[in-house]
Amino acid sequence: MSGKYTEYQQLNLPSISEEILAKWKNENTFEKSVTLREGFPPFVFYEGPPSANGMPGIHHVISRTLKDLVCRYKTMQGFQVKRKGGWDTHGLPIELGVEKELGITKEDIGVKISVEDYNKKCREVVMRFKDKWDDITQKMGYWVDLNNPYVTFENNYVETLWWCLSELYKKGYLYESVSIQPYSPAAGTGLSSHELNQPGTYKDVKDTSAVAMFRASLNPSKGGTSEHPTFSKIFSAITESKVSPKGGDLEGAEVFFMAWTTTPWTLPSNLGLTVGPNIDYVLVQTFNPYTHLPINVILAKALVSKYFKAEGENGDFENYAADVKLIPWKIVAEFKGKELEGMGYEQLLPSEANTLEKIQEITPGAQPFKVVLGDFVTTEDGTGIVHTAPAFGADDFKVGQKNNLGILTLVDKQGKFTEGVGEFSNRYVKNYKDEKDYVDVNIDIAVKLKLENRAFKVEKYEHNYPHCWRTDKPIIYYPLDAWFIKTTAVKDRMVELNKTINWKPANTGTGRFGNWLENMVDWNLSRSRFWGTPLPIWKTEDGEEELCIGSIEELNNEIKKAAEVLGGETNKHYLHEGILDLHKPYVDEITLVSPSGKPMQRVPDLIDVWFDSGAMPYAQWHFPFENKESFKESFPADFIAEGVDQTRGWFYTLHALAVLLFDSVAYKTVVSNGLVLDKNGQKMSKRLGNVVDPFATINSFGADATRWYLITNASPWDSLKFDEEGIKEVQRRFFGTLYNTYQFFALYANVDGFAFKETYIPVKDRPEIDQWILSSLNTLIKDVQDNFDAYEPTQAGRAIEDFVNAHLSNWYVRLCRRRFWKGEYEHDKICAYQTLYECLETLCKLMAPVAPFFADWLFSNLNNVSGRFSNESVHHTDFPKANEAVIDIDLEKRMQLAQDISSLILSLRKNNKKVNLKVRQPLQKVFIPALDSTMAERILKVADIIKAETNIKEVEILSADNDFIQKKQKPTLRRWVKNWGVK
RNA sequence: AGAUCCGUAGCUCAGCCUGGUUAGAGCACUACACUGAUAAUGUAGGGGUCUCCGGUUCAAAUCCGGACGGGUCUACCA
Repeated sequence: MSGKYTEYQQLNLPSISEEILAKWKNENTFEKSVTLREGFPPFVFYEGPPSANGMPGIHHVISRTLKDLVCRYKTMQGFQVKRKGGWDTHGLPIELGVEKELGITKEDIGVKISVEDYNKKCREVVMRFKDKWDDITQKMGYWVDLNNPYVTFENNYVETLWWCLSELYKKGYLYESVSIQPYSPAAGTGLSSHELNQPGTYKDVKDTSAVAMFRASLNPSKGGTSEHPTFSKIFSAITESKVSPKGGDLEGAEVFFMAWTTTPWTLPSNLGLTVGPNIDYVLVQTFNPYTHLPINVILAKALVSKYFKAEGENGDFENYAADVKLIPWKIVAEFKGKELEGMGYEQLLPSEANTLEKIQEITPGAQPFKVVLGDFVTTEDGTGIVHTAPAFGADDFKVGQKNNLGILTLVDKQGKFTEGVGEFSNRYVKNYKDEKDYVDVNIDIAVKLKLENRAFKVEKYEHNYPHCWRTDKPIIYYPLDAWFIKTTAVKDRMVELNKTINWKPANTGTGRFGNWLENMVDWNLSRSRFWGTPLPIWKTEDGEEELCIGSIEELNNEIKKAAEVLGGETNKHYLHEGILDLHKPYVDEITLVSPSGKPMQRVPDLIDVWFDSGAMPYAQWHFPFENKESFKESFPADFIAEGVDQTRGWFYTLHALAVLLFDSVAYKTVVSNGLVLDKNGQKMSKRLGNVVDPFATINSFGADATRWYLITNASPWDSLKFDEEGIKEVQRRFFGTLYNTYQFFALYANVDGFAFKETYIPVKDRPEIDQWILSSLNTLIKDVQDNFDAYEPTQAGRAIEDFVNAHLSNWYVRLCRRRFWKGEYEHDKICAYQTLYECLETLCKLMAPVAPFFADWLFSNLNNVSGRFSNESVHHTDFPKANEAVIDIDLEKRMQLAQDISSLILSLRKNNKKVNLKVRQPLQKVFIPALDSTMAERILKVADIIKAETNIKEVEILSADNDFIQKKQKPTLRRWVKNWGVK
């Protein structure tokens, strides 16, 4: 305890941060804040693991500020808040980084570099920016235990993941199936629905779209059916048509189904055309705009106007020529979609690879190239006839199976055409490799169709198309074998339990998350990559028998068993020491034995990294192999917080696994914070160069001002327009004012030797203004506590700001200055010191969760002299509790009245029409009209303050019925109506 | 295309749920005061068609409907 309060030259927030940071380090302030609460009720917080593979950004600072302030607040409220940090270490981002660095592609792995070396490299790279993360964590004042973090690639962690998977397997929730899935040729892996739902995956792109013409056919050898009632209807319609175009009649002219596609590369794999059963279709006679040949086309009636100009209807067929702009057309027949069912058509782009024989080789008995019915067809886009390639669309696949169309996959997993697709073979369907001279194969397909009289319209079409969240390349839908978790089995329970979760803001839970749950599909776990958690399932070659491993012990037993049963070289490297690393390639070298004695190999898949983080409540404790107690105490979490982009990421996987495994929520409260935009409301992106560097920001403004700004400027869930000017304002307006208030206090307290050694003077014995500020202070405590409890830190922060500026500095200190410098060191002066001291001391605690450095600094400055607390840090103290006895609402109202009246008088002095009565000029008397006696009383009680503030000698109250003021009411009609209405 | 949030002063935001003084605050701007918080502090002023159009009501920034603009999200759009 020193005798004097430290006085400073000027406020320097960054240096305060440094000073306090050093103190925390020396005194283990964080660790103590946890251990000091040993035996207190726990408040459970889960840290969402960041990936140290990328640099931290300002958006990390906001979500971590949010997490930190809640944890600090709860600690001060008497909870023990353990915060185990963690690192997300698996997954695509890391693999892609390594590929880029090594200059290889996915195909090279296992060829140019062994899987072993590749994974070794991944393991190295994973913690690349750990230093930067540790640095920002410290500098921003984020308290989290990074000494014992969970790391998702460690064996213990993976073992728990295996345990989770085997539990799911036992419950029948883990299954394998072929389905059409989003697939990223660029990344070489399928994607789960929540990966596809990452922000920014859907982008507006311009693609070559084509309306292709499929020629209706009677020739069964080309795939058509020979008999169909609608054919005769069509032909008689054509015959009856009176139209007789140049060069002969249209009878015998070709009849086409028009179908639109934005992905021409799927056309060679076409196996059907789907129409809506109840949609009206028409047969139109016209000319092909490219070849100018007479044609008959079928399309949905509702979409005719999209392709034909109204003026051309029943136009001049006889004089049509290539140079005639207006193409004549005529509707000659009409039918329902179901009448078209079963009609055959000629293949659009025949090649070696898609002959009927080839198709039936793949799917025996398949009957492709016919019109089928589907409910999903609409007439909003296209032609009302949907080109159907079962391999490349979920609906297509379904409708293909139902109608036995077969399945053709003429594109390989790298995204290029397979052999046998004529001139298109081996060409990439999209520019996945960033080839400089890439020629869009879709355009070539469209050109070919044009030349062959098989295209009606080719144009660039802008639409929203999903892209891979890591490579930014367009995905395709592709048939894949994959393992799924049957989340749909517990959908209702997930919906039900979600209703018990406290979502901030609420509508994210009911709306965004709730809707997502309602439309849930099974979780696609499979990833065909190398660096990740292997799926612990071994299968016999015939696929008849399989085994799901749930622990290292079980695996080691199976390894030995297989060696005994199968003999020879089986598992010879794994017999002595057992398994040491649960990653590829080691797990793949292990052969297990089935109950019937057949060898089993591991299925090659890895699992979705989101499973890693979703299983974090269990895996961080290596449950159930260790720490059963720790797990029990820390599940479910009381609180988690991340960016709103995690709604379908971490928030979802946590919830899904908790419900699947434990029929429980994983978290009771979740706060999702919004995006951080630049000051113009633009999304931050490296490309635009508007990314804010959190290091630079914190270095120049200090962590406290940055945190305060992030929290008070907008509610966490609103998107924040980040502007440095805002931080400067916080620095000046709030921290500057509070600092000055302290400086003022220190200056005089040092002179008078005030160290809070005198007994606490009862508030009721202090002057009214002291009672007032203390009443306001206690009201503030209530307000702040309520807001923190409701996870509304923005409101809490603004309330503190308001108190400091409007009440403490601008009114209390200003009005009381004389009390500090005049007179003897006795009752009134001590009252003033005690009051101001209490305000400052309480403010330290109230603001400590948000501005931890400044709060601790101010607390130390005060407490080092007074020694009122034995705590080393403000973060070890208890949060203030409001003293209701001190709160006097009437007094607060009175003072508000005094402020308002003073302001009004000052305004009158200045705006007097005749003369500007400066404050310096004393005035004799002011008349203040009061509405009622209560108001009059209140005014009288604060009359002294008003007199002093306005430099007036007397205050006289005028009652409502006085005749001093002559009220001349000449209301305008509008005002009258507005205020009193019309009878 | 749908869902959802948002639109108030030059800027950042309150107010709206629960309709009723002259629609508020801070920053910025202008003028002034203080000179014992002074590289501080205070006071006053200018500045608003509360996005627009309808409706309900005696009365609408506030409630209802629609349009426009912006953000976010969803989607098997072929």
